[in-house]
Amino acid sequence: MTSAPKTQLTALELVALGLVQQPAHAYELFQHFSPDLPLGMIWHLKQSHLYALLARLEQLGYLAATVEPQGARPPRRVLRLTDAGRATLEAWLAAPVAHGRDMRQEFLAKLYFAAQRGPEAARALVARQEAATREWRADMQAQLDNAAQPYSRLVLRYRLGQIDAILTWLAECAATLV
Amino acid sequence: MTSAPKTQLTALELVALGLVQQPAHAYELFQHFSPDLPLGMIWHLKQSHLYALLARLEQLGYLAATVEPQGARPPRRVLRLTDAGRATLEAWLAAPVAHGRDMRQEFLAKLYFAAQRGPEAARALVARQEAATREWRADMQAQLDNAAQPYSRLVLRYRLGQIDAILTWLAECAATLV
DNA sequence: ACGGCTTTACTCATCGTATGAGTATTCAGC
DNA sequence: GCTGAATACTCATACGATGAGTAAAGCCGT
Repeated sequence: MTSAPKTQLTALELVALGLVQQPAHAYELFQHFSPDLPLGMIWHLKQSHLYALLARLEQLGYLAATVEPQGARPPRRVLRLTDAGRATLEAWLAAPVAHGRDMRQEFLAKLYFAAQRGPEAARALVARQEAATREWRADMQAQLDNAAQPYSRLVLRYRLGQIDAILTWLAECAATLV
Repeated sequence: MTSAPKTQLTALELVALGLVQQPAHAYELFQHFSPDLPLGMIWHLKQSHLYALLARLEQLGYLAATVEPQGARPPRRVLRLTDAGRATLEAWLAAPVAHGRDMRQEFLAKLYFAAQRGPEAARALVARQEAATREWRADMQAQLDNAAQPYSRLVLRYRLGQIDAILTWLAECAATLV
């Protein structure tokens, strides 16, 4: 009995889809994660990790490969988005992240791709994220108002502080992306 | 050829060691991760996850088990810290976390155990973390001063904002733990 | 008092991701 | 002409996490 195919991709898998918007081979994609490049600031991964991840995306039908022989050098497997891949990518890019903990990698990556498409796309993403984050804030504040134990209050205050810092930063972003 | 035993425990494994300061069986430890209890606010795990993790710690020599039969009910495997386990735990509890991303779970857990030992222990941990965090801040500021690309600056500004929120919160903590 | 549900307590096979290590060729520099 | 880096990909394995299962005991209603 074959197991059900997984439905939800990890953030890193979605980032990979984002990179394949321009068809490319795995080795080329890997360069994007060099520490001095934007995505390399955010994510560190090993070569074999990326290859495995791309193979998975291919097998799931989000990517398709065509082998391009090139004279002597080892042939390249050029990857490109399938329709399913593109649809999944667009849905991901349009949505804000769901948790504060997803800001530091996932949101920054979304913003990277959005910014590539121009300032309007980036501003739209920032605005949507701002709305979502304000909801977290209200939720968190409510929880804090109901929390009695000192330790719980400490934890909730920590989270509230992080959320407020996110809101400040998002406002700054919106202002920067004129 | 037996592979080298792993040296660095994960944060969750260290949290488990913290819980076993009072000898206890796995099922009992699992209750601590109920969503309404302090550690449950911070970490969510499945029962089988905890059992697997404890077995690992036992096999690595950080925990030792003694089976306690109890009349009819299934016998309990009561776990307690070995000397190695206690030493590792103490070292962990004494040290601040190394990255901002480790605050939300690992540091909050350390603080939980430190607070159990009394306000002085908690204050000491907070003070050490404050010192470490101020170093991150200086580092980050320096990177920001050297960063030219707008996207890099955005990323660094995000991190700086989070770090500042941490510092504010730590100061608040210090004030609360009178 | 008895049928069913929850709690206690632990086991185990399996999955899926991540990692290290390896392969083989080409190119650039000295 | 040699060495070392870069190009390009493969593969077995390790390890953490998960679902599902076991099995007896306690509790609750009727």
